[in-house]
Amino acid sequence: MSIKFKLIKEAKELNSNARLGILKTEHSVIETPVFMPVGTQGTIKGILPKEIESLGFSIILSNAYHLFLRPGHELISKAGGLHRFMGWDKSILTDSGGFQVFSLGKINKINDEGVTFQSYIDGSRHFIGPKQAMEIQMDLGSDIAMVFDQCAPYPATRRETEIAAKRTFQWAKECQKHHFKKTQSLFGIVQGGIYPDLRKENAQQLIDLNFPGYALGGLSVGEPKPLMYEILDEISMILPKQKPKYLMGVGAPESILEAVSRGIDMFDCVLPTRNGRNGSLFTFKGKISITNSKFKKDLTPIDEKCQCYVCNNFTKAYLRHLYIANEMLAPILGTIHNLYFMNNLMIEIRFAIKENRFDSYKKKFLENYCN
RNA sequence: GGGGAGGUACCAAAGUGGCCAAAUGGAGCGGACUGUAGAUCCGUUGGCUGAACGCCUUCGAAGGUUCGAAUCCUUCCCUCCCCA
Repeated sequence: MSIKFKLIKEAKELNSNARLGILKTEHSVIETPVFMPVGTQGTIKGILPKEIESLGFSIILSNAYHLFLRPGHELISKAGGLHRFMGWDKSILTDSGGFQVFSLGKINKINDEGVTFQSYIDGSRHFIGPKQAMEIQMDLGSDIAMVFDQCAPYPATRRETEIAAKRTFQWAKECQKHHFKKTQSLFGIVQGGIYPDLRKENAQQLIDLNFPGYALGGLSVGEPKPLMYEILDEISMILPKQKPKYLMGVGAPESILEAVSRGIDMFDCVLPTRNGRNGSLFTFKGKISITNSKFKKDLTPIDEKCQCYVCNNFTKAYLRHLYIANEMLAPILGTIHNLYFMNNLMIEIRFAIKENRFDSYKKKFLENYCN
């Protein structure tokens, strides 16, 4: 089956366009708003698939670009698809590689057919265009595939941004043409940088192509946060109400709250996992750097209110010791805690929307988190 | 007792007349991280000052040579290795 999205509830509050939904795929039922942990190379670094599941996640993100370069999508196809290859039987969303092609390594040539680039691994030359991006993702067998898009950097001139948006639209059409896997749904990606009119035009064109879901790309790439929120204000509401809206690459708890408030349903970000590995741990009072010397003798958990395995069993002093000593358990535990925090945040968000108190929840959270 | 090597910043270790407040590691301290080239990266670590500039005190100790010494000389203290 392709995905099914059902809008359950729209907030009936002032200052909030938050919404609740149910997203069904071949592999799982997902309540939205949802946060998807990132497992670029077919693994969420440092944590077992069964652990991801027990933390409450039923969809993760992986990446066509990386898996194409290594180990190759043909192999994964032979292995029975990415789900089986990586031992994860819930949902997977794959990014097309558009973002990676433009943000990594060396680009040799871009034209309307696609991009010739050099592998960051060995410098070898490769070509990916909309057709290839579809082939790769169909081989991977993800539940949701993304169109191959061109992500303009920040800052970028209006002209550059416009070219990228136009090409993204052209490629979106090509992707549709080459996508024919019934069990996989293909989402469109809206580009247009920080230019509202370009965004709107691009969004409208993509809406006409009737994708089952829409992503906002090219945000959170370095622009000031208020600017990102402005764009969300402008674009989120013109996207079809009955379809999931996905803000790619976001992330930070405060950004998620602001985006949910603007009607976004799906998020993915490396932040909780990467920060977890690097000793930056989320708490409801903000991030802490667990390696700070002030935690050396702190025999309390990371977050008194947290019910995660890490907080139930270990002290800050112990965790700090593991990080300082470079023990491999350190990034593992940091990842578990941060992912638990994110999932818990999403649960609280959904509950607050359900009870028509999302806006006050958001304010209270931000008050604690940002001070 | 004989022969040899050596003492440099928190640790290890370069430097052997001026470009040295002193390379480089490690350790410490701080920061960053947003569709993952990341168990990574950046900054900082003698004192004073607000990262500059500057000034002050440093290369085992004390004296000396020199315009100038971590670097040369003298004496002393200490450590290590080999042979008896």
